[in-house]
Formats: sequence, C-alpha cells, structure tokens
Amino acid sequence: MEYTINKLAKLAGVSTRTLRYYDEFELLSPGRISSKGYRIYGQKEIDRLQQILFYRALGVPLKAIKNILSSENFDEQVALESHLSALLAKREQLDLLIANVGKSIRAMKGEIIMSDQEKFEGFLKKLVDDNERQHGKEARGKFGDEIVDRSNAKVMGISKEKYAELDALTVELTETLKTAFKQGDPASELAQKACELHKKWLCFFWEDYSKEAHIGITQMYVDDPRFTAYYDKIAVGCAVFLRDAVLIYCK
Amino acid sequence: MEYTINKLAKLAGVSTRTLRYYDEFELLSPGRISSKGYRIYGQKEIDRLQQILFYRALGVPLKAIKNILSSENFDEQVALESHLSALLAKREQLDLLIANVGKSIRAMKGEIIMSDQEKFEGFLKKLVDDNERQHGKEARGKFGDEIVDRSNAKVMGISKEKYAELDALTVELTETLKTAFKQGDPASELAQKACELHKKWLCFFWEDYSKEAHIGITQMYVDDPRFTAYYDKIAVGCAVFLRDAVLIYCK
DNA sequence: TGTAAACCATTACGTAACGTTAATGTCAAT
DNA sequence: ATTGACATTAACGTTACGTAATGGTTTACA
Repeated sequence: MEYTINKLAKLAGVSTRTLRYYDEFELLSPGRISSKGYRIYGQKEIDRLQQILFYRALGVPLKAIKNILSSENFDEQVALESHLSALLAKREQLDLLIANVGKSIRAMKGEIIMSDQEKFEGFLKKLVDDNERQHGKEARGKFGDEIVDRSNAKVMGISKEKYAELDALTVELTETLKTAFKQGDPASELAQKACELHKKWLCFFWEDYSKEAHIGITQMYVDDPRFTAYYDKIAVGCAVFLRDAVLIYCK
Repeated sequence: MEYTINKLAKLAGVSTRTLRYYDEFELLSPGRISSKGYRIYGQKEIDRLQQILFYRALGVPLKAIKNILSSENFDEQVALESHLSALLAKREQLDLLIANVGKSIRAMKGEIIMSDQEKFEGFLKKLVDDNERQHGKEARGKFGDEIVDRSNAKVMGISKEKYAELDALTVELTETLKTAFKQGDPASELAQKACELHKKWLCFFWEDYSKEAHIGITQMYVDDPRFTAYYDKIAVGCAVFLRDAVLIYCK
C-alpha cells in the first residue's frame, strides 16, 4: 500500500508539516518521489514512522531517535521490549502524579497536611521512596504499624458520600474550634464539643479509637511544625489549645 | 520557610533558569527580593509553583497556566479535580500505547498481524475516547455498573509485574485456544484448560467471578463483531468455539 | 471542457520554553 | 584574603514544529 503525504498524515495522526520536517531532517524520507515531485510513502516508511512515533511519545528527541533507528545493531524486538518497560516506567510516574493530586485534594479538604517536600513528590520520583518511607516511619513509631496501615486502607477506599460527610465534619470542626479558641477556655463546653468532633473526625481514619491515641495525636500537632502550621492557620496557638482541650476531654 | 532560588529549584526539581524565566514571564515572582537583589521565595510561591508544575506535567502551555491561576473564579479544588480527570485520561492514553507496543512485539514474533491502522492506534487519542466510551456503555448494559467500575479500578492499579504476568497469560491462553480449536472438540481436556485460563485472565479484571458472567461475556464475544473479529483472528470460528467450551466448563 | 476545490511543493519567518555561556557581584568559611 | 559556591543580568542558541505566502497538479463535476 502506498500513501501520499496527506494520507499518511491522517493515518498516523500527525501533520503534513511534521512529515516534511522529518524528510528535511532525514529522519523519514519517502520511499519514492512521483514524476511531479510528490512524496510517496511505502510499507517500510510506515513501519519506520511507527517506530519514530513510539519514541517521540516517550519524549525522546528526534536526533536521538535518528541515532537509535540507524544504529547498526538495532534489534527491533529488543528495542520494542525496552520501549515497553520505558512506557511502564512512565506510567508509574504518572500514577505517582495521580496519587499526588489526590493527596492535594484531600489536603485542601483539611484531611491531611502536606509538607513542602510532599508537594513535589509527584515530580521527583527519586525522592519519593525515601520520603514516603520516612514519613510512614514517623507515624508508625508513635502509634504502631497496624493503625496506620488500616487507616491508610480506609482513606484509600473511602466512598463518595463518606467524602461529603467528612468534608462537612471538617468545616464544623474548624468553626467550632475557632469559636472555642476565641473564648479561651479549653474546659468550656464548646471546646469539649470540638474535641468530640475531632474524635468523630479521627474515626473516619481509625479503625480503633483510644483516648491515648487521641491525646498522642493532638500532642503531635503541637510537636510537628507541619501540623502546628495547619492548626495555627485557624488561629495562632490553636494547636496547643486543642491539645489542652483534648487532655481534659480524655481525662 | 523561605527559600533561595537554588533551594527551591532543588526542592521542586527544576532548574534555576526555569525559575528566573517564570519570574521574567510573570508567572511566578519571588515573594520578596533581598537587599542585594536575590530572589527569596515564601510559602505562597511554593504552593503556586506546585500548581504550575501540575499543569505543566499535563502539557498545558505556560501562558494558559498563567491565565488559569490568575482567573478571578479560580477554585483550587475544582481545578485539581478536573486536573485529576485529565491525568486519568492521560493514563488511559498511555495504557493504549502500552497495549499497542505489546501487540507490536507479538506481531514481530509472528503471532498476529497488524493492519496499518492498528499500527497507529496508540497515537490517536481522539478515537480512543469514543471507542472507550462505547465499549464501556455496552459492557455496563450487560453486567451492571458495579462490576465494570471495579474492574476499571483494578486495571488502573495494575502493577508492572502484574502486567507481565497478564501478558504471559494472554499468550498462553491464545496458544491453548488455538490448539484446542484445531482438535475441534469443546469438551476436550485442552479446550477446558483454555476455559480455565480464560477464567484466570478474567480474574485480572473482575473483582468477583461468577459462572453466569463468564458465560455472558463469551456470548458477547460471539454477538459483538469487534470481539468476534479479535477471537477469529486466532482462528475463524474461535469465538463460537470458546463460548461452547465455556458453556461446558461452567455447567 | 472548463473550472473550482482539494492537494502537492518550497521558502521563510514565528514560537515556546527553556539551555547555555559570559561577564560580574556576593556570601561563608578557612 | 582568598576560594568556591551561589547570586545577578544579558543575550544568543535550540527543538520541533505552526503558519503564511506563493505557485504548480489532480480530481470532481456541471
């Protein structure tokens, strides 16, 4: 089967300009030229274009593609197989980005807090592993493996409706806490109500609730600058206030 | 936390040139300038850079990113959510490419033959959407939303090793089915083994396996010309053969 | 058989998003 | 006081095409 430039362009989903450029660049020359100077592409060129587009989709520069395809020891099968693993790697990278966006959405909803580093995790595949591991370690050190694992599983599998519920709860908690903080007494009724809401909020993530863990996590809000920053966004000193209130609540 | 240009560049995994360019382009200006003219970035800028890189990763031109971020009614949450769906679409595109490469490898091994059109399928995203949507619709009609949704989720989350496993399984299934078909008896041991392999293959995508669904889908292979074509590429009449074998298998 | 629409060609300037180099000033530590 | 890492601006280079402008060719059809 032979194709003119337009036919091939449509088949492959590229512009004619691209094909002319590839010709000029000597990356893909037409199989033959018609009597009036038209470019005619044959089977060989189609297959080569397929290869080119494969590599292009991977972000390989045209110059490099040229080298790859013209190298003496170019084994199509090996090339495709390594190509496949490159694509799979790219997908992993993409999955990371997706996870990161999901995380950002949850962060915005106030469900979690992201550190500056975490904010770029999706872009830095290298750093990710270590980061994640370390972050996990921290939390694990304080509350044990099981709770974290189960809470993770719970976050992952949360349903749409649950999400909305959680969202509403977050707003209520924030508002209550803000008002209680203004009054200034951690033992006040409102402050204790905030504690209850906070407990409910935690139970979205925890399989088992315990007073010790509740106290532990609010203490962590105070100790860890990232969490402190988050609660202090509501009002400066709020993290400490919440911890004090929870200490009374759990007494 | 404040960052100099180099610190921020390392944190975010971009070059300092890029940050200076973004400044010049008025896409991301430093929060303040030191007495000696150094760029100093603060929290606000970090968050903005994160947004920028998100969109950049999607291939959105900087000019457009500028518009998006500066638009009056820019709702971060909505933006992130639409962003997420864009990423998911991108992954679908990538999955298609991966499938295409896998196909090419098998084509090279002489197992299948690809038409010129098929050779470029992975690159034509426009066709994908319609296809995918139509495909989804049909399957939903027959098995209900839930199974499809869950199976999608499963495909999405498939890992590298799992993919290799699936690929190997596909090859084995094809070979077994081909041989069994040649013998001609849907009740034969080999045909029943093909059914078992097919079940295993399905379980890669299905959360819950049931005999009814198994029979249903093989019937669909017969009813839907696209699927029929696929299985008949192995051998003409193969779709019917598989359905008959599965009817016995599930009896 | 004429003619418009569709398709082919080359030439050439435009662009996006930085990379790179050069020339020079600043900071921290020895 | 020097050294090396880091900061600045200025300006030209690069990649992979897009987008005219200008003109010849093929095809459809009235």
